[in-house]
Parts: sequence; structure tokens; C-alpha cells
Amino acid sequence: MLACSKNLKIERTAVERTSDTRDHLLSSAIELIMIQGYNAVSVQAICDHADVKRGSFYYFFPSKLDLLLEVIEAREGYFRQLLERAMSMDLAPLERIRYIFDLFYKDQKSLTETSGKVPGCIIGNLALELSTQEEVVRRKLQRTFEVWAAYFEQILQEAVLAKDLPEIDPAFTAQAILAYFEGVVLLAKTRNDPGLIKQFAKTALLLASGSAPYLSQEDC
Amino acid sequence: MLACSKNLKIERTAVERTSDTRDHLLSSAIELIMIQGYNAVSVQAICDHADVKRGSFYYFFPSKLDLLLEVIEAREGYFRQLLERAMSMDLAPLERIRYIFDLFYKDQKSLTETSGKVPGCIIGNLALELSTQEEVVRRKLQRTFEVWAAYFEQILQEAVLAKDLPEIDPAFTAQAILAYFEGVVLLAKTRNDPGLIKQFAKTALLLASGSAPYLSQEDC
DNA sequence: GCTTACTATAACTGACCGGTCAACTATAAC
DNA sequence: GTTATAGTTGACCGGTCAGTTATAGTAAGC
Repeated sequence: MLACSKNLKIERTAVERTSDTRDHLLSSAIELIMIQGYNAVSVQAICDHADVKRGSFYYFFPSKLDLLLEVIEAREGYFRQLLERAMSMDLAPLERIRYIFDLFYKDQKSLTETSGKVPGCIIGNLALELSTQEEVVRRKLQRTFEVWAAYFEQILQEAVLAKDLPEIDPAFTAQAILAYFEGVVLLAKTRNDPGLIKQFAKTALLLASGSAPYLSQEDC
Repeated sequence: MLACSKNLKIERTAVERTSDTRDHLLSSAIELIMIQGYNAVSVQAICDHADVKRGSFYYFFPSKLDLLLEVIEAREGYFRQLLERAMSMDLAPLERIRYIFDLFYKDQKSLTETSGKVPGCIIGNLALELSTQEEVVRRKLQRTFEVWAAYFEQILQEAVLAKDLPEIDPAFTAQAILAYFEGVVLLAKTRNDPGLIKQFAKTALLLASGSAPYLSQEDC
């Protein structure tokens, strides 16, 4: 792979150059859509920000919607890294949840410092903006949330095994924690204050300790 | 006010007729924006839906943004009614919280049946869509959330007084419950399944029973 | 009957939208 | 030196956007 002929090397640099433009467009789109949303960002704006002519955009992406799907995938990958980092840390299971909130807090804080606005969770943002409009997007985001919930579920299962938690329904509780997370980020964005995420992180663990008497009521 | 001259009566009907067009526009806007969002709905679409000519729109509303602010106010009023109803019910404090979730579940369910889509909470929707774009809107929504949190806070205070809860910080916990609520609705919209709201209502009370050991950690 | 004020509308503006396309350049292969 | 390929560009498409304006209908006040 590394040691090859001159031909290959040349070809590689050629591919890199073309990818460069594409990557510029993609990362510009991420930056803009994260802060302003999908409908509010035009293809022109993305191209301007990437210093690429609008004609070139459609050489790399069939449509604005296709670009969005790639943006989502890129952010999925980024968040998966964060989650994997939290999973690989030497922490008690429930500490991981706090750690995840904290990672996201730091992420939002630094983003806020550059743009002056709390962008919030791009997955949640797009979910509320486009779920009723683009079924493809809705389903993709739904799957992303399922993956995230699976991480929380695994943490909760570990916690139950370690007797840190009573016998709870890990899948259900994982979704509750995910909902709480998204809600906290929503409030933080509305207040334009990333500090809320930090402030409300600890309360997430209450959702995990699901032995409260109220849970026994299976009615209504 | 009621018993007045013929003049007033005539004037009143005149005002009513014009208000009719205005109200049509407003309720059309509510219906469309609730489901599709702000940027995705054009003035033309609102006018078509209300069967009003586009020129007339600008007779009643100085701009699309002004209309949005009225839409928000109208929905604020609607939600306030729901909350007031929950407060006036003869229920134990914590039952009220479940009752509020349930009212909202029923609301979303009926909306879903007419449009096929879970619209979600329009306040939350607009918060994520416009917080970074329209500062006026962001602040208005922030205030709305504060009002809602105040309702939860009052419920929690009553619960503490009734010894249904340990000594907690009602203001803080109220916001946590609000965040959880918005998060649950976000997931419900993403899954296009209003049932989630019902399903996850009971877990909200866990956030209220804030005596878990984790709360004592005032660090990180 | 005339004025005044409110209501309503069609026609219009200029900007912008997402998307297409033919032509162009630069590079590499042979 | 010809040819193929990848990348790039600006001009252009039809359509839509939010917002303006000149005008007309209409009912009330006098």
C-alpha cells in the first residue's frame, strides 16, 4: 500500500486534490447546517463558505439533500467517537453517563465560543426540522438515536451487573436518558447557554435509578 | 361594553369580518408551521390554505416574522389552558405531572391522526429551528419555557409540602422535568409515534424524586 | 351625494432558490 | 501529439421567495 510505483503515488495525489474540494464542501456544510439548520442554509452559502463555485457543487453531490445525508453520517461518526471514548475509559458504568454529558458540554462550549450561538445537537435539530418533511432523513435520524440508546443501554446493563443499580429495564431507561439529554440540549440552545448541559448532567442519573414507587403503576 | 348604541354594534361586526380573514390566516399558519416548521412554510402556502390572496396577507401582518410571533402567542395561550386545567384538577401534586404528559399525549395523538405526522411541541420545534437565527424568537421561546417551568415548580413545591417528595430544589427539578418532556416529544416526533409520550410519562417522576445519592456530588 | 376610512387584491419587484449544462482547463496515458 | 479523464466554471433555467404598491370595492359618517 505504501511502497508502490510512481504511478500510484501520482494517482493518489490526484484523488486527494479532488477530495479536497469535496471535503471542503462537506465540512462547510456541517459548520453552517449545525448552526443554522437545513432550510436556512442555501447551496450558494455552503459554496461561498467553502470558496467553491456553485457549479462544482453538483459535480460532487447530486442534490442538497444528498449532501445533508452525508453531513448526518459525518456527525454520526464524530459522536460515535465520543461515545466510544467514554466506553473505553476506566470508569464506573454510571460515571460514563456523566462523562458523556461532560464531553458534549465541552463540545458545545467550544462551538459557542467560535460562533456565539449554542448550536445544540445537530441530530436533534434536524429531527425537529425535517422529520415531517423528509422521510429519508427522519428514518436516518431515528436509527442514529437507536444507536445512541444502545450505548446507554450497555452502560446500564453493566451497572445492573455491578449492582450499582436495581433491576431496571435497560432498554427503556436508556431511551429515557437519551430523551433527557436531548431535552437538556434543547433548553441550552434556547437559552443560548451551554452551561445548562453541565448543570443538568447529574440529574440524568436519577432516571437510571429507576426503583421509585411510581414505576409500579402500569396504568393510565 | 355589551349594551351600546347601534353604531358600536355595526362597528363591531365590521371589525369581526375583517378579523375573520386575519384569524383564518393565523390558524392556517398555526396548522402549517406546527407540522412543517417556519422556513419550510411560505406566505403563499399559508394564504392558499386560508383561501386568502397573498396581497391581503400584508394588510394584516407587517411581515412573516410578525405572523410567527402571533402564532407563538396563540400556542402559548393554548398550552397555558392545558396547564391551568391540570392545576385545577383535584389531583395529588405529582399526579398532575402525569396528567400534563397525558394531556399532551392526547393532543399529539389526535394531531397525528389528522396529518399522519407527529408535529411535536411547536415551541420546541421553533426553538431548535430559529434560536440561532432570530433573537426575538429565541427570547420569546425562552420566556415560554420559563413559564412552563414555573408551573412544574409550583407542583413540586406542593409535593414537598405534602411530604410526597424529599427536600429538593423545585426550580432546578422543574427545569429537568421540562427538559425531559421536550426530549420525549422530540423522540416521539423522530419515531413518528405519539405513543412514546404516554410510555415515557411515568419516568418523569423519577426526576422529581431527587434524593438519589448522585445529587450530592457537586463537582465536575 | 360626497368624503373618509377600512378592506382587499392583482400586478409587480428584485433577489434568491435548487438544479442543469456546455464549455473549458489541467493532467495523465499511450 | 493525440486522446481520455477528472475537475471546474459561469451562464442559464424555471420557479419561488418575501415584500411593495397602485388601485378598487365598500360601508359609515355627514
